[in-house]
Amino acid sequence: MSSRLKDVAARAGVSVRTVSNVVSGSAPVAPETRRRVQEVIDELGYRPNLAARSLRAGRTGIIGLAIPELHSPYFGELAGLLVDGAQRRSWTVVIDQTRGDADAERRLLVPGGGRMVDGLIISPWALDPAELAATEPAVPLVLLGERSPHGAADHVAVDNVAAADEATSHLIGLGHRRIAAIGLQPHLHNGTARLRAEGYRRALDRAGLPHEPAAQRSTAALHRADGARTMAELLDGPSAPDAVFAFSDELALGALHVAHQRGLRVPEDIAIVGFDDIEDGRYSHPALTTIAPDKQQIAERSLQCLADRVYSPGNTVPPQQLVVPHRLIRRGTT
Amino acid sequence: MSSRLKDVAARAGVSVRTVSNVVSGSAPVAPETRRRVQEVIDELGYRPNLAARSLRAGRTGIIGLAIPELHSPYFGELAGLLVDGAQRRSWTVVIDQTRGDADAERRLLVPGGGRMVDGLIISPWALDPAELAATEPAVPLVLLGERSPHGAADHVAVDNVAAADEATSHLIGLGHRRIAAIGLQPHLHNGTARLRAEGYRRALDRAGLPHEPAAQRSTAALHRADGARTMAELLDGPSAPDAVFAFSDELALGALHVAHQRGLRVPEDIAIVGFDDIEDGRYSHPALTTIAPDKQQIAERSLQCLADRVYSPGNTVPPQQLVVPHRLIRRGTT
DNA sequence: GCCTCAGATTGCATCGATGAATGCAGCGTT
DNA sequence: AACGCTGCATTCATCGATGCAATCTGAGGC
Repeated sequence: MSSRLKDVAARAGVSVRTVSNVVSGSAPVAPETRRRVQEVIDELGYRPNLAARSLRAGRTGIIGLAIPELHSPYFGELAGLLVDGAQRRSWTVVIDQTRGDADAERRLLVPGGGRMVDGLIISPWALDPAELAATEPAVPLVLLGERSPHGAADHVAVDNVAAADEATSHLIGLGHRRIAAIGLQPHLHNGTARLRAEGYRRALDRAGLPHEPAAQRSTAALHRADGARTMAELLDGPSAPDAVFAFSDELALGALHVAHQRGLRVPEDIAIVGFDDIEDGRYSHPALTTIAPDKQQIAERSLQCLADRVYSPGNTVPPQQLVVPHRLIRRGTT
Repeated sequence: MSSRLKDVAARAGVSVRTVSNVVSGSAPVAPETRRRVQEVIDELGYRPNLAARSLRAGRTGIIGLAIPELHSPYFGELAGLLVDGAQRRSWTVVIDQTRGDADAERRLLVPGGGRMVDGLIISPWALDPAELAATEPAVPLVLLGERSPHGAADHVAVDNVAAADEATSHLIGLGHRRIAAIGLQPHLHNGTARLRAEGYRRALDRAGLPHEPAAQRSTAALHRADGARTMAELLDGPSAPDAVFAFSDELALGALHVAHQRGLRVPEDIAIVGFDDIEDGRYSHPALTTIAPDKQQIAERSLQCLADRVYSPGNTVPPQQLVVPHRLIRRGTT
């Protein structure tokens, strides 16, 4: 079926090692020999066995990407950038979906859950940061969207507190006073949502506005449906907000949908700011004001972290905390 | 660093083979021995080397997924379903993005482009179907969205002609007469777009409506931006349409965006039908009428095809042409 | 007491590729 | 003529796990 170095060698009348040299170019081969071997390679359609190479080399050239879900636009876009960057480095990416499940995230970290990867980029959602920090990962790890001071992993994230502050302050600056926050995740050990809530409150504090518990809404997940449901609750509640800061663009788009259904004008009756800058937001009606993390940089720096750890045997670089820039993009919903 | 069977064996005072038996359960082991070995395994944090296993087994448990782009919602959703299904089968998925580039697609098929995968699910976009059919793939192949009678690969797709016919007929039934089609791809060897155009024309024929060349618009890709640009061209043209059938929901959402910008009422002034049933379309304003392919089935049947071929050594099943059901979902844009 | 048999354990070979060391011409130097 | 050197090719061992067959042990049957 599939031919091996041995088959090529036999047919070309040379040793296995010589064929290997022709294929990988690791030692000089005489032009005439090279030609003859190459001919047989083409003839037999020889293809190196990557499993064997990986075993010998101790590296597979595969990195893992673990995200809550691929179908959410933010993670889809990020995954796309990561796959591209990996391709440029001749790596391959295997993807795992954790579905916001702590067990699924845990499984990827502990020994045995490994997937033949040289390194892992993981966006933890449900896992306790303390547990994360305590885990001795089987391979180099890059954590997205978290910032915990401990642990052996690199961290890549925007400054969530500052970004959320900026978004909220933007609404305050436009004259809004009853500003709701959508997307808290108190049921999960979720660092990202906690930091965004913190930034939201900080902005309120600075403006001397009160923290209304009823205006800080938890959601099961960060999907459009959650945003829609929560927006409906807010509008049906005793004091409807005049602005909403949603922790994700998906939440924001769900909220926007309900605002339209209720006949509210956006941004006149209610303003909305999202977070992520997904492509849908640029084409919604009106287009969505949002916080745009530099996804390209998130991808690139994550890969760079892995490159440093996987390829530097000394590996003396201490764990890094990389902060990626973000910016507020003002569009039609504010 | 990482421990091997040998290390565990030495420490537990048994042979390598016995440890292997404990790990994989392929031969009976005495309870007491099992306990002792397991203890050492836990203590050392032993993790089997999957590259070695793959080499021995001849299979890696990895399948490839090659799609034009991960960040597009349709492919993101599909990839998510495929990753889930693979996880259920204890497979891993590596993802390649072809970016609608024929060379990228070709590279994945020819020997040498392989990625250590047991099989490949590919959604060809730019590649010539004839070339595809002529290629002898290095591993079992499942083609998504194409239907060509030749070649050794399985095909999984909706009936694109019937679906496009249905979408167009829906518009005709609502009284629309000047129906544009957006998303033809004459610059690529793209079977899917060709079939949808065919269905569109068939519906027009049945209703006795003329084929207006100016109403059949090619686009560079199927993104929102392409839909927006094309919609603007249509509206600025000599005879603006009263309805649009877009070959993807993304195109449709871009078109919808422009309709809003121009102050047109949807669906009163112009109706829109999309294709794919991506989640955004359910939350747009108004919500998007669309053709919904059964993505869950596409994923499941594709995986089943691979399972049959990778695991059945006899492999006498002839290439299959699987047609997956679809349905028209009527929402607010018609 | 001897033989059989099942269960438990082991050594050896192997999957396919590559690092390290070695063999071996041919050529220039001294 | 002896020596070292360079360029090319070969042999051997190894990466870590597992299939295969052989071995070992103790229990049970006659």
